[in-house]
Amino acid sequence: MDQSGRPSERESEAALPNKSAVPVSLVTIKAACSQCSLHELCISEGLGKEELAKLDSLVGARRKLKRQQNLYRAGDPFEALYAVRTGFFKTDVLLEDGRDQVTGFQMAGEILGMDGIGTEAHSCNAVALEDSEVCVIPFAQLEQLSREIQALQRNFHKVMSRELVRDQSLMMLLGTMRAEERLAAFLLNMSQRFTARGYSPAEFHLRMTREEIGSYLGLKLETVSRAFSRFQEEGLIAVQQKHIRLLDGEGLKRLLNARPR
Amino acid sequence: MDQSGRPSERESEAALPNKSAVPVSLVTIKAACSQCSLHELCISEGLGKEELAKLDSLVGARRKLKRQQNLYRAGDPFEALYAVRTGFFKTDVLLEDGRDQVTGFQMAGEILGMDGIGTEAHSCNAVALEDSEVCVIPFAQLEQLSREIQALQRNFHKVMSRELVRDQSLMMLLGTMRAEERLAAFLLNMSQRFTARGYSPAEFHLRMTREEIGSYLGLKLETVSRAFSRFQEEGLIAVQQKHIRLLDGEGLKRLLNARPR
DNA sequence: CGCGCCTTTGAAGGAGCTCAATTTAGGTGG
DNA sequence: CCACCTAAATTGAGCTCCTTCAAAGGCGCG
Repeated sequence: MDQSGRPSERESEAALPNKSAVPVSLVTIKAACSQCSLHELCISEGLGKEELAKLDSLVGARRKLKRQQNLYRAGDPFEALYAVRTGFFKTDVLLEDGRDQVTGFQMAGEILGMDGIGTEAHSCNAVALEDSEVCVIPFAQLEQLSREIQALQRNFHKVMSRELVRDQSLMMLLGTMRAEERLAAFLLNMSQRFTARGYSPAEFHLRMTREEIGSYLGLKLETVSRAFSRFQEEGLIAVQQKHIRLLDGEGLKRLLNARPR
Repeated sequence: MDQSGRPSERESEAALPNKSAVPVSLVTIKAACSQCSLHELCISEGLGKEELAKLDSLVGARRKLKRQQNLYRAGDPFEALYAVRTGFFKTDVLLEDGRDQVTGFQMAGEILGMDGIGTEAHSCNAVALEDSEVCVIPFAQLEQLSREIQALQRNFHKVMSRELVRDQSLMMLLGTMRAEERLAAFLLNMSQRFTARGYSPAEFHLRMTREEIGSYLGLKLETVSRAFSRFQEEGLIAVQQKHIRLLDGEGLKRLLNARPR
């Protein structure tokens, strides 16, 4: 895995164009927030030098996870938040009867673990979908520091609030959209998030299976697969397994807004 | 409307049993958190006397809303959180194409407005479903005070986190459950929340229409109506318009866990 | 008392699910 | 390096549950 502070790309993706535009040389070794290239995406956004230094002393620890390894499980005592440094995660919730649902996918700069604050125990599972690394942010210390640093407090509140708004969109998706709209929304969202991280807006590698996408979108994997095929037939995208190219982003957007069903 | 600090009940509900168990005499006039009977449900939970006094000075203002009046609208600048004091609210999100979805129902003691923190503007509409009253909590001041009072900071974080967990459950519901399961989950949730507020667990008045329930559950109003009828045929509940009696709570719960579809 | 909104109920249609078979990709070991 | 193996993805056919469209009944409010 590279140490550039960017999310690592797997072998198969080396061939992607536009990827070479990302500087792979900036080596960030043991540095913390003050040195982190994800700075402006993360909870450290907008902090001054001194403040960053304080945050550094808090966030010392890192944790590496192999593909398929759990960062935490539902029921685990809540102690810390985690900032994704490299890699890709999913969170999922398990029902008593065995049904489960993916509730989110997290990439570099995004925060995991906030579900645990309310009850002091995690309510979902967080699993690495590829080899990944997170910054461990002990929560008690974060709260303390955010009592001292107003900007940090504000950032943290914003991160939580944005998560609430994200959830609203997902409810909207699950409650009102049909299959192809859901998938279009999903692809556009992925594209937008990859773009924000310096990757190509139009070409990316999905880390999750069709089943996981389906679970997230409230669809069966076959339905996801069929929708991918349909999009391809219509020239909206090019699909090759997990490798996706968006050929007509506008077309996808039109799919979203056009249907007052 | 009564001034007991409990959510007001409409005329038609005066006849409900168990309701008389709620003391209606405790008159809270202009008092704030320190005097509020919703104390232990709200953001003031667990605070000491002095701390409550500080919170009081912050929460001075109240706002009354008539049925169907907006507390705020999507796009409104974000300035404050609102604690429901009496009444009943819904929040909903509107899509460009006209589709909308109810994202939540809020009752006494619950906090509205957290969606606005991230972007400094509200992302949804909040509408009173009956004549209601809220405590206005200016957010900048709340942040400041929560830098001073650790317990307040913690409470606020817990409230937000619980909202995230609530959203997870709703996603689960929208993503994996069939119509009757969704409605059963909804009824049990309502019952549980009314119970926590001192009302009967088995008998309550729904403030929202079938359409709003359907919107919340990702179903059409006809489907909601049919499910109600089916539950009644099966002896699980007694429905008379918006007035619901749960006759077999266990039966409803069984509906939820039994189906690994 | 009458009007409008909400609710209920029926019948037909369709989107997505289930079940099943086949293909493909990626990893493993001979 | 190729054969093998397993997990993932694709595709088809039939079915189910929910939606759509429609009509009628009931409650509450002015």
